[in-house]
Amino acid sequence: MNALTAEHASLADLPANSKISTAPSSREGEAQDCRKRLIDAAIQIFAVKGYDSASTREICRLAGANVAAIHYHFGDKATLYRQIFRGPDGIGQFPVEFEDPRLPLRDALLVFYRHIMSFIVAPTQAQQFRLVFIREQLQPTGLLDGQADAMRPHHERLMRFLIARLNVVDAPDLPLVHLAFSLVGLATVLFIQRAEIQGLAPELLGDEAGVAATVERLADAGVALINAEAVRRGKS
Amino acid sequence: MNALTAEHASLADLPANSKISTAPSSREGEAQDCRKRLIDAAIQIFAVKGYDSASTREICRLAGANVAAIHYHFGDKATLYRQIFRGPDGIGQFPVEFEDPRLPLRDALLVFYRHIMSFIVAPTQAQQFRLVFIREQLQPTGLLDGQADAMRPHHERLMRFLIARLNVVDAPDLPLVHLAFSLVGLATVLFIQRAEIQGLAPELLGDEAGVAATVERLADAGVALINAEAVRRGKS
DNA sequence: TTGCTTGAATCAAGCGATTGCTTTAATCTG
DNA sequence: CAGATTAAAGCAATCGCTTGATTCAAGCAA
Repeated sequence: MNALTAEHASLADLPANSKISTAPSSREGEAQDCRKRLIDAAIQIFAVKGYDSASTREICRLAGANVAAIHYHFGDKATLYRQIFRGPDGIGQFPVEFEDPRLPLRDALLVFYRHIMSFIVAPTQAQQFRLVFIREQLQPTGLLDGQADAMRPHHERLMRFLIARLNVVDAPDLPLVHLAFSLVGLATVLFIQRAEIQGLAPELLGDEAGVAATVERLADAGVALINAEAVRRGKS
Repeated sequence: MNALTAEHASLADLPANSKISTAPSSREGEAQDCRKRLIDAAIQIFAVKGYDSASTREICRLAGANVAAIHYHFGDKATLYRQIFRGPDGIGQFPVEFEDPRLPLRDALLVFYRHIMSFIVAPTQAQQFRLVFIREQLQPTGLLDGQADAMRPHHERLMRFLIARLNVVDAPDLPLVHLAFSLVGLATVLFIQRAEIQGLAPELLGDEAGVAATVERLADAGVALINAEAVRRGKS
């Protein structure tokens, strides 16, 4: 406990030291820095703890800023949280090849699942925002409301993909929407139940090779689902 | 600290034992009531707010009990939380027909998904525990540890089902485990992204008819996944 | 340069509210 | 009375947020 407080104190002192050593206009640069450090720290803390359990003090401590910094730069905790979702670290876009109609279906799904799995199994600093995003899906804070559509473009992109692959002419119907969610669900469950997977079949997400094999199986499963839907549509 | 909590835990067990041994009286009946009311209220609050954000005061208020009641009956908040998972409101068992080998594959999957969807779309009082359970999966509190295997029997049941349906002779391999998670994932995603679904395709989970149609599609998708795996196994 | 002002940025300190939990006293039953 | 249960008040800790003072770079005049 004492060691921690001491460490925190030294962390809090860091900006004072760096101020002296940094280049001119260091003040404004530092201000920008502080803002960015706060956002980075917030992503990290929110990802691990969730909105409610994350304390502003801890965020500031991690950012090496004073507890008043959040209020100064953002107003309050909720605004800082919303700011995270406005940042450039969005949910990311699928690589462009994904919608290339010349790409074989299975290869397109490989691109799709490789992209999703990349931020499910690798919570690096730059990607931890995705955990915050998934958290917000699971347990909406009610703070986003207006901008909660952050998922919509990806859903629509996936719908376009399915429409093209299944040669759908009419407006997308319910089974098609369901199919889109099913494709996502194949990957989502690997995140949700990652604790169980760790216990039951750690190889599934264990190392890079394991993830690669899992992605292959995901693509196979996706092909199966899409083909089944194609058959169903052909019949009816 | 530990000695204190242990003492409190044993103290909390005392009334339960003596209650069982003695004849019911109005006072003791009320005590039973209070315990049960606390558990019911806890399930409700934990389901909505999660462990951290749920306050003992709110639980007691909902249970119509004093703030000291939790300490008296359970020792502390964590023990109350663990108690929930020990209760009779488990994750429930699939109906027995599920493992009947004479049941056509698709019908078995209908049973499977109907069971899962029943507590995904209908958070009635008696079923809200399932939300707490899913929450614990998503964001383990670290309070269960020992009994965290609550999911294991269901996974193993599903594995037995797949082994029987796919005529697997060797020990279950990775693709088979992955298939099990995929089957679960088809349903899980409908809970995780229920907010998005509400906005994009409310009919999917809207009313009873919508859920029934969704279950049918889930069964179709499950058949497709299992058949694809059967083909893969036949080839290799 | 020198001294001064200005305003952005940060700081320690502390506010009221709420947290889980404890304690002491009161209450009811047998 | 004795024992089981509930109630009321309060504890230390932590929460998000605010406050007033302080620090520092930039601008300006002499």
